[in-house]
Amino acid sequence: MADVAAAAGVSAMTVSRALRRPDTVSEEVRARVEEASRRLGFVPSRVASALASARTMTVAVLIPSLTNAVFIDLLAGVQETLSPQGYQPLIGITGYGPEAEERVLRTQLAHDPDGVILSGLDHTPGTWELLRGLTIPVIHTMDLVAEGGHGDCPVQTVGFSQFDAGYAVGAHLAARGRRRIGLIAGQLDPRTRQRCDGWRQALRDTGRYDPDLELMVPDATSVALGAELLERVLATHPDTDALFLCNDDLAQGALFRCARLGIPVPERLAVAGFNDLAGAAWTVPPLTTVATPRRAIGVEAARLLIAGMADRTPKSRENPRRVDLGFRLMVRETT
Amino acid sequence: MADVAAAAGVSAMTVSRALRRPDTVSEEVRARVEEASRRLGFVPSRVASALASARTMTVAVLIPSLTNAVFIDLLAGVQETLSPQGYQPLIGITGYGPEAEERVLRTQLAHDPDGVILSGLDHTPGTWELLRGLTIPVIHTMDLVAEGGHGDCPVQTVGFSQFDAGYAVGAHLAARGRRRIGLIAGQLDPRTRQRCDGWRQALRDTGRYDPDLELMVPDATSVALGAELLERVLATHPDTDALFLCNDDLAQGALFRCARLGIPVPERLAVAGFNDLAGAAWTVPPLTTVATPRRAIGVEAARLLIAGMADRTPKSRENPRRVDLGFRLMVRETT
DNA sequence: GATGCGCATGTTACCGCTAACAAACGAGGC
DNA sequence: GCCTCGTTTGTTAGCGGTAACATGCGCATC
Repeated sequence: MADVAAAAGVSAMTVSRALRRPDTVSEEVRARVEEASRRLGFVPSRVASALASARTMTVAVLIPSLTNAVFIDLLAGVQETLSPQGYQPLIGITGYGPEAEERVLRTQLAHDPDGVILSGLDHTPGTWELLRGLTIPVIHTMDLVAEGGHGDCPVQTVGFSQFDAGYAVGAHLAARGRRRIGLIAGQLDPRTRQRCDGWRQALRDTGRYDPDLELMVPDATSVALGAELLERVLATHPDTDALFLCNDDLAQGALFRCARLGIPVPERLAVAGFNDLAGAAWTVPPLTTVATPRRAIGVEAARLLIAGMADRTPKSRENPRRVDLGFRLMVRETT
Repeated sequence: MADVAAAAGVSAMTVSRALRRPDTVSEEVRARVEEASRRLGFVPSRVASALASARTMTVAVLIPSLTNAVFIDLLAGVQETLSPQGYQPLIGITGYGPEAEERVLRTQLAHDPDGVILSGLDHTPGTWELLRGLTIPVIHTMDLVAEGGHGDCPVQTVGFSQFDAGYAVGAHLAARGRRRIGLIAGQLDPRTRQRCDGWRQALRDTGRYDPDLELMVPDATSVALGAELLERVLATHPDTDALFLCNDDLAQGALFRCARLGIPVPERLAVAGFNDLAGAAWTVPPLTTVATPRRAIGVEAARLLIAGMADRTPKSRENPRRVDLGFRLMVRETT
């Protein structure tokens, strides 16, 4: 920067100003600085800038996994919103564990991010304490805080009601006249559980709930797992006439296995998935599922964060917002 | 840090040493410093550390897209390898454009990463010049540099031969006795083109090449596109008896459309995909495809980078390595 | 007991930039 | 013509660590 300053015949401070806030210097100086800067190939060091200004222009983004399309979409939304504003996302992978999340958050905080985006609300007490101590905005995604807020801690959430979405599926299957409606779930994180709770409530409300028809396993969801679990359900409860699978990959696996076993869908068995992942509209028959606004959640979370990071008086933490982006039941041919 | 130093009754420098290289201080001081550090909740600022030591512990990772599973797997491999070593990946999205790549690279370099991982070898002259000027290790992935190296510029690559992989598919379809073998490709980046070149060569070598049976479109690949293009090929060339689709999502779309049109696979039409994406083994019938070592490429690239970043005398740039991780033809039932 | 060496710790001077304040200057008001 | 004010530029003093060198000390050696 000193070299550029010398070349442009100004002070280093003026170079800094000319590049960051061109409107604060005279037109003539701005041009000289830009020319010199370009000619010398000057790239301002963000590290030094961060140290001096106490703004790193980075945002910690913690997600459970890189192999789950749901969180990739979230990340994509965050990335495409932050990037044009000059913010760099720092991704951290928590592997679905609150303890690991706390560890990852601690290492991310060492980078002094200007904001934090988390997945879910299922954090350790240590994480909550850590968050309470922060002076930067924090947004929780993919879930909604209860209307009353989270204990004494003001919390900003962007997401949708997992419970309501699960309820919608249960209600839909019941409305189709199915009586023996089963549930298959994997990856039992709190959000999955809430979906299941919603589904359960819908069946209770329509007088169809039978706990025997629930099959919940902790394993990560996959097409293979869906195929296997379908077979297990039909083996123990051959009278099942509808099935809610808590993620589309499970549902796809189930459909493939049905095709192989010669079970007609939806005539003999109705199938519903969740998330409307790529390809759900293209299975045979096309899969009924719930479209979740994952990318939009990422975009909105990033927007709120940018707003919160802009005004350095973090009053936004005082009036927590609860942004419900909803969901859509996509009724296709499997139900 | 000054507070911790005071609390432990030592100088700031000793605190720094005690936390970074515990073996360089006495056992007693180390314990005192750790206790004080924990008690005060001290988190060393990586920003300041980076400025003082000229090591940011970050790595720029440039990939074309977050919505293509291929690069997510690459990223996952990189992330899981860098993270335990204390390195933080900085992701940059280039959108498949060399110009955008150059822009993104420039902004990433402002963060002073200790290393760079790029996708492919298709860079602008500006990018090559930028890379030549760097004193940090750079690794190109998903492709292999020619044996002779890239011009005068020593280049490290980790990947596999896209050409050979395409050739393997062509040869396989020919070996199955197919005579009218078509090609469907989207997302025409250089790697896709190389696959097509390989396929073409295989057909030439077996006397089957017919340029009319090639359908190449620039659009991003998707299940929907695969379905659409399949129909187009069969409309213009109904005698096609085998098809190579340059990505599994295209192939899945084609399979779905075949199912709907009542075209028996593989009897009437053999279908081969590429990449062995999740679900390829679970289509009906299971899809023949090429398994590519995407995650392994990420892991290996990160390993090489870590090695290169460790010895600060960057001699590793002098003897560029060409790590070929190969591929595997997964013969399933669609051929 | 003087000498030299290695280890543990301290001191100094930055790393490259920016916040905050100071100064210089021209324009407009009285 | 003097004063005030706003605009533009410069000066100073860090931001929070770490490299490099300096110092002090205990111990083996002769």
